[in-house]
Amino acid sequence: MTNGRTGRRRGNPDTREQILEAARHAFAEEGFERTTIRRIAQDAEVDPALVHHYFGSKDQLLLASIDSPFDPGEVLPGIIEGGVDGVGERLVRAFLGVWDGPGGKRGVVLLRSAVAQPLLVRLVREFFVSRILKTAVKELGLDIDKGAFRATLVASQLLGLAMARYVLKLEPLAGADQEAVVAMLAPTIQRYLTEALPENAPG
Amino acid sequence: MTNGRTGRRRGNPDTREQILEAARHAFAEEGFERTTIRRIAQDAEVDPALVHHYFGSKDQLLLASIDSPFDPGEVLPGIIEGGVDGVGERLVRAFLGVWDGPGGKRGVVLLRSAVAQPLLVRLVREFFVSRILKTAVKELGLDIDKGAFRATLVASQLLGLAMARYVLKLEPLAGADQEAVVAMLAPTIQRYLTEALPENAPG
DNA sequence: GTCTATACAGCGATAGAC
DNA sequence: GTCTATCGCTGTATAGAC
Repeated sequence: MTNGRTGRRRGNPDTREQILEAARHAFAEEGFERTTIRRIAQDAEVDPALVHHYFGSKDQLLLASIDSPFDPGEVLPGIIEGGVDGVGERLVRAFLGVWDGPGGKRGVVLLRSAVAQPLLVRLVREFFVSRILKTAVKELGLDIDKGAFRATLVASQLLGLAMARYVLKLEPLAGADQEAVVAMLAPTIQRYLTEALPENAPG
Repeated sequence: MTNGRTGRRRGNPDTREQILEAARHAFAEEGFERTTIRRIAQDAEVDPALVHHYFGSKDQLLLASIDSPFDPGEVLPGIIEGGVDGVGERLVRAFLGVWDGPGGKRGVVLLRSAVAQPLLVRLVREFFVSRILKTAVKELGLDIDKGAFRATLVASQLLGLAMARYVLKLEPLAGADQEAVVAMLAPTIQRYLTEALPENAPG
């Protein structure tokens, strides 16, 4: 390999990353469908055809923009250790930390796009349910049968929080102090994970 | 006025309604942006230009498709009467009743489209917060200052429920018995409306 | 009023010249 | 690697037939 980190010639070494950043911003701001490749190229100061050259299609550009909003393996252990007591609070706080952080923009892109593009529903499902919540339910030693129902209940509240606070930006929730949100939502999550379920619960 | 209810000549009396129904179905299934007017026209078995003749533009067709998922004046009194006690349960049950009913499809269209089209954010906000929850908060005699924060908390859980159950169709929540969902969510809503708020709560 | 035919600018995508 | 030219399709608009 003759290339490496020796870029930044006039051939533009990080054109790819420039395009990705412009795409992320546009997708988060305007949504996937109404964002045009020509607009992304203009913001990234490159030729529109370059976008296709690097990413192949608009859909693949979307996937590249999302990648993974954050690494579950990095956040999960801190939530799980300490056991069931207070897991609701730790989960909500970690969730808010990720979305309020730099990875949050990717999350907004993912959420907005998933709603418009059924392909990504599976991705969201994997992300919220399989990779995070089911692992947590298992590690916390909750009953495994009804774990999936509990997980989707938790997902519904966290999904709604993300929608209301970061996508729709409903005030005053959107501007509320992190800890105020934690105080109100933590008991909810805790209940969904540990409270006795009704007899007609699925699973 | 010479016109009236005397339609239904061979000129196709319900062409308009046929288009609306095809549009609702397509919007709910594929999302707003990737649904084409030509496709709607084909499903409704009419000429594409007719869609513009009746509705003016694709955006106006969307608004017509949504109209109002349901009439708050019809549902609200039953939720509010009886006072604070059990209002969470009545609210969740009414919410599920609407979405599981025939009006649910319009709700899915509204939600999916709102995420892609910032114009509709205001509509969703009006619908969830102003027209329903603020009225309810006022009628129930809760403190008015923090009412908006409580309302958005309730909205986040109901929004998330709609997303998880009707848009993303996360199992087993999507297929769960109505009453099982009510049993788990009602205490949450009740808490958001009546529980003491932390000091750093906005409003 | 109800409907058909047609034109137009802008989109994602592709082929191929440099 | 980078850019020009171009294709088929989209939403939109208008003129005019019945």
